Amino acid sequence: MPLRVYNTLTGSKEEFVPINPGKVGMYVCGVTVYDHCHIGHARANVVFDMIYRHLRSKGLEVTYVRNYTDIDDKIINRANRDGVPYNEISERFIKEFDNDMARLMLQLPTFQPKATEHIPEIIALVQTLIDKGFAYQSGSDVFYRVDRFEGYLKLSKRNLEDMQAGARIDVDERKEHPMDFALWKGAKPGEPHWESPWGQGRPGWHIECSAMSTKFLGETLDIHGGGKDLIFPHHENEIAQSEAASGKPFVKYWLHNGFVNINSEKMSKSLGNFFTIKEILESYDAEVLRFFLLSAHYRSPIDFSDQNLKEAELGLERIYKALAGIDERLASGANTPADADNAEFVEKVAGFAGRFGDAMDDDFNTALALGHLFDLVRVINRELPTASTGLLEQAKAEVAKMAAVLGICDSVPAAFLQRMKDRKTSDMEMSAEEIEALIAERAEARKAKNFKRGDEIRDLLLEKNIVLLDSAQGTTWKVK
RNA sequence: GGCGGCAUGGCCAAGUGGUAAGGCAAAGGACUGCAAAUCCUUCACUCAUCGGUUCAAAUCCGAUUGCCGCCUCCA
Repeated sequence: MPLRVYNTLTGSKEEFVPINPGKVGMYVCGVTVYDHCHIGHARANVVFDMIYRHLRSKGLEVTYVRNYTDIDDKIINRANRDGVPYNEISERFIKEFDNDMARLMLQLPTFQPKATEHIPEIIALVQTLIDKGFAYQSGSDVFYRVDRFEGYLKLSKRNLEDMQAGARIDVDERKEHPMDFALWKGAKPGEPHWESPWGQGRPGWHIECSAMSTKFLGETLDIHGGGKDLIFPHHENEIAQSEAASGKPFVKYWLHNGFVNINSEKMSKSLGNFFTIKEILESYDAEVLRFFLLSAHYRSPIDFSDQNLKEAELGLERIYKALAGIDERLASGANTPADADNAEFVEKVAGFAGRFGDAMDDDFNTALALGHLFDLVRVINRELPTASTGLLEQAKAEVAKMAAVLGICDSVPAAFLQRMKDRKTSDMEMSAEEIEALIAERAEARKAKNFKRGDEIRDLLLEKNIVLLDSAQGTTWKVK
């Protein structure tokens, strides 16, 4: 099945055909490094990591570029507030970003360029736009002449008149048109700056992506991605800059991920209702967060809540329990002949990769793909006691291969389950020693057939949210 | 005001013309001394509402209602 993707530019799902067969150039807008990353950044980056993985799993050679915007008004403001050089802020938050992404198990992009390391390319691009009449100098600033570019607003599907009608844009005397945007900003005294034909200054917000994407991927990219909120003005302006300069289409497929909502409201810095990745990871395992973010289609809004995270945790545990079950069964050495294997199980295992791949090929439908995975998990659990080890090994391998496309289930199952237990144990009212003592007492009571005392202990622990698990090997416990 | 998106069972969530995936929760059963886990069964004659197109619509078209987003920095 061919891959189909929803293209924001055309507003429809299209078959994905790379410009150069077998190769994909993908550019994703990274972050402006002036603060900790929030869960919205987590979603965008996990989504495009999943897309990156899926493209590669299809045998495509992907060049993935994700930039750092490391010079910007917000960085300068923060530096002024903290009384430190601007690059101390940017370098610090680049490290923080890298760390957050590593915890979320993201694969590294092929290139992670920084705006400040591409000033010559940016200046050259601005000069080209001036030379071609798409930009003009005004004082020490350079602006893009939006009404000169025919395709302006084709991505966000608006028109200039409507934009101005409802605009809350301050009239800027230096601009020819209120919608013109800055390509280069003259430096005020004390601000970081670079030499340019227009005096000392720094790049505007959008120009670095045009310059860096062209440098690493050429004038036309296969995929350009980012959050929906970047459609306007950021991506619109990138199109204006790049296409005016090159005279060629900038991007073949525009992909945008939906927002993370808090209580059905958009989470954003300006609203102040945001959670940083680090905050979330204090309460939830990184893999659970990743699983949660992939449990909805990437273009839909996803509602972040304690309940939804808990459900994601239960879901991921369910998958891991099945995998742990296979491990235990294989370790036990027991086997049955393969010809006795349940036909449905055989089919579920054999057809899994195909179903999973089809779901992913349909505009990266991770929710459907996970549905297929749960389908398989149920049959694994059912057939676990009697299936042949060969089939179980095959099931395990298939799950591992597909889960890797989502970037989940990378842990040893037993280790993951232990990790979840430890996390829950850490905020328990009772110590493990106390629990063990009670379990020992209960074992004595049960040996003496004193089930009344045994049940008392079970209930006592249950009140503390501790559930006892009896098995032939003895009694273990878990946090409810 | 302009533009765009969404409305599926108690909750989360797939499904874009062929007769409603999956997860969580819940109920019953198997298993267990009792539990837990797991398995089996049940759980939307119906997809915001009203019209229309079609042999056939959650899926297409129109209208209505509600929610959300963008138009200003934002993943």
